[in-house]
Amino acid sequence: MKLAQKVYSLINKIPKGKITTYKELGKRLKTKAYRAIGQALKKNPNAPQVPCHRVVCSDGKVGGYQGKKNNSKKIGLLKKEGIIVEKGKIKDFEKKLYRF
DNA sequence: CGCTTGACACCGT
DNA sequence: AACGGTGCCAAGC
Repeated sequence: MKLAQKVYSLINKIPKGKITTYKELGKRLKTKAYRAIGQALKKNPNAPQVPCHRVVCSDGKVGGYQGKKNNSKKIGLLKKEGIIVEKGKIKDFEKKLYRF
């Protein structure tokens, strides 16, 4: 089981309307490979299966998943789930954060 | 086996 | 507060 696989599983456990950070994921996995987690999501062999958009930076930013682009359509989807994203930053980030 | 990359985190300026 | 540089770890070549 690669670290990435574990990451996918964790993300899969995130309830709807909640988000998490790379750091929290790492802690839960007993690893500090925050970057490796990003690698896994970036490759994301199972895109629709894993809600990678629910994983954000520790400072409440969406990261580079697509927040820098204008086509933030998925961000709109997040809004629908109750997660507000303004210019790549999560609104009420601490409240929506899921700490496993 | 070692070097490079990356959707991060942390600290300093 | 914002920007930049540095450190960490796993995966791929």
